[in-house]
Amino acid sequence: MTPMSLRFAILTALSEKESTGSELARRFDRSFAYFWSTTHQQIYRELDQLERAGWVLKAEDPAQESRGRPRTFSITERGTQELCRWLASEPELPRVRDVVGVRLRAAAVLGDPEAVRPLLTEQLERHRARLAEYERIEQRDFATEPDVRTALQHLVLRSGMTTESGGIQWCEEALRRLDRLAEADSAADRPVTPSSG
Amino acid sequence: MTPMSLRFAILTALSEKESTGSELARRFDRSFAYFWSTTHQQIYRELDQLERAGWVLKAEDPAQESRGRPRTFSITERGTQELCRWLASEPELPRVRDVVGVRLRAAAVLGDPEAVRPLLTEQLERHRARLAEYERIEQRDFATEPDVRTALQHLVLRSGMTTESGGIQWCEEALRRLDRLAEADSAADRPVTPSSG
DNA sequence: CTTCTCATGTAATGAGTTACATGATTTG
DNA sequence: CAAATCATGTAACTCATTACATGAGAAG
Repeated sequence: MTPMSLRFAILTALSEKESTGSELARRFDRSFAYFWSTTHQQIYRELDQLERAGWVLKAEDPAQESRGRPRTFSITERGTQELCRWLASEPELPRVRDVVGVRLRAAAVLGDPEAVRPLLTEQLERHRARLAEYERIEQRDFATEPDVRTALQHLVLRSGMTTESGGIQWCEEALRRLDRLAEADSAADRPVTPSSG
Repeated sequence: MTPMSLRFAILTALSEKESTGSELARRFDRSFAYFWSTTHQQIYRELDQLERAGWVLKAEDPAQESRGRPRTFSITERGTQELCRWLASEPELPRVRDVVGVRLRAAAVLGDPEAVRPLLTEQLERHRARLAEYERIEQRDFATEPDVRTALQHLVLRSGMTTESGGIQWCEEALRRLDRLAEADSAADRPVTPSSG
């Protein structure tokens, strides 16, 4: 249950700076990417809905009338009000969606632990890469925090960093566990141990 | 991009034990809940599709013909093959979806850090409650691990525990940060500090 | 028989993805 | 102008949620 979040992410982005659709898409790819992903199609659709609702306004530039031309949008007073209202509203509880969990459980029922080893290795690499990227961003953008805005944006990044650290930690634990299972398994193949035989 | 995962979660559940739709719904609420959430509507729809595809089989019980009667499903040989194939396939990269991140960013642009304090407090409580629940389950179900299957299921639980621990850690950091921001803010209201005035 | 509950199912809608199409601008 | 690229948009489809409806069995 995470409905509407894209809408408010767009309003937030437009609060920071008025933009065209493709600028928004690029901004989402960059600075929003570590907590929300989307596509340009979704952005255009949402912008149309937001404009119809009067939450955003299309710039009245006569040069921006035909199809291929960029259209600049800005947030309206009404849009800002709605953003505030949403921010003060009860948070929706996000649905749990852990594909790695599903795969592990499948491997469990199929009795094939080694089936998930490539997955875990790849996952570990991905987490490490992302953490490294976030650390780079942190050093570059948050060495000092002159204002409240920067401090809160830093917290969002820190959230991503915590997530990735946890992912790394768990992948390492899981891989160690797989190793021990493999060892126990090969030991079972030759049941005479060095100490007892 | 997490399509199809529900399908394979259902196949996994049916591999463990044949079930009716509502039994599946209950099992998802219980043991699958910490890595995948869904509804009975989705389950019934998916079961129909899976049966049409020949991946699951409806029990041929003549007592199970009309609407309100439970229908028992089991996985077919074909279904098991497809589950294996999926398990060996490239993992899809899950999309990032962090609603708390969106709210924080919104609070940042609105310059209102205190707007997220209730959210963070609630979130912290939720993480703590879930972690406690997981620890309870761990003690109850994974005190010893006689087989591979149990060990892998334990790993899934450990993943959830790592996630919740990270969430707790981050919420605490974020709340401390809010406290310091509030303090700096009130200090700005009376710019004469004890040492200089 | 009425009421309650359970299991199953329908309908409507919203959210999200993929593939593709078209107008405008730039570059050679 | 031809080709490439960019910005915008359409269409079709899948995934997911919400609200509601209906048949069956149990309890009174």
